Amino acid sequence: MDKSTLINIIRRYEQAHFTIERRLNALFRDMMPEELTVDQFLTIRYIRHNARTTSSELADAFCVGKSSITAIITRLVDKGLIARVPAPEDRRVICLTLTSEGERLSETLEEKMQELIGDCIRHFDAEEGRQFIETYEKLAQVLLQSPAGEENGSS
Amino acid sequence: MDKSTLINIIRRYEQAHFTIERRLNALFRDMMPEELTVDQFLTIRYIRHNARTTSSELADAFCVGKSSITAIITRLVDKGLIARVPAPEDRRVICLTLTSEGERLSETLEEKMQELIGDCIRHFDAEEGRQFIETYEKLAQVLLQSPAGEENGSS
DNA sequence: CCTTATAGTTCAACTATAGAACTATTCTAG
DNA sequence: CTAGAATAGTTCTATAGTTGAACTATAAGG
Repeated sequence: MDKSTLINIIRRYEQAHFTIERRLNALFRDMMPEELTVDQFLTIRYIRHNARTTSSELADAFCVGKSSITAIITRLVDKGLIARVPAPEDRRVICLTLTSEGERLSETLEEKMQELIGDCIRHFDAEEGRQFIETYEKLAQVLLQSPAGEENGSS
Repeated sequence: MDKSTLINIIRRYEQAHFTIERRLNALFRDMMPEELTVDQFLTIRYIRHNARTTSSELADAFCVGKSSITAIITRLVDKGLIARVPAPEDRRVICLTLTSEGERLSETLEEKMQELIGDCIRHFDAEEGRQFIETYEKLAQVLLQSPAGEENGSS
């Protein structure tokens, strides 16, 4: 890719990314029930798909410090949506699991969120969708390999 | 697009979107100088490219309430990066402009951010980049037309 | 005029976040 | 085996962003 093409795409990416990020987040916020924030939902969704995860794993996945996760987890435990389960094999570790209510709520909201995203992307034809998602996943891969949020910088 | 293809893409979009959003945000955060947050940078960048904007316009663009914008603006004024300029033609309106320091800082950071995004997307060849950005912009268009954050819901 | 709408601010309450200090474990090297 | 380092998680303080309601000031329109 030559330089001017790259610059053009960067500029357009910034613009589109901003719009999508802000708008989608607003739609998600409106979709949430009274008692749950978007971040809290993303947390229970993560736990639902990654059974017996831990605070440290969540901190890595969400690219935030562990104390942020403690705060979110505490709120979710208070709401009765998740439980802290000490791990028998390593007594420093606390495994996180959904309660049945958390399970039910997460499933319901995941469906609603999928509908919402579906409404956005059903406009594209299958080939366009396939090409788009493949590049988008490549982008995610690039970011997974770059040192985002790693505590041990290379310097 | 048939149903199973759509469902497959939705699932993959959710996953990739989460990764990209979180990782990119962490990279942006690390890039920021001590005295500025990502949201504050996005605000001065918006003002730089939309001269004499207002709180209401920012609230629309960022999909948040006006009181959030007031808070951010106040912090940026305190840091000497932007100025509140009363509009002569309508005395309810306050126009926002960058100070020369805000201008300089925003420009510097925009360049750094473009480099960072460039590092992520230079992996793609020109054709893939072109196709991706076109679909991505279509998605942004869909979201601009949907009622995200609108106060006057259709119901 | 008087009412209604609009632009922006203030305030209280809450969530998310960072970072440092801390406790409790586990690992590791001598 | 034990002392020190590393790891998992929490607590605490401070700050930023957010909402929503109440408020001020101005403008527009009957």
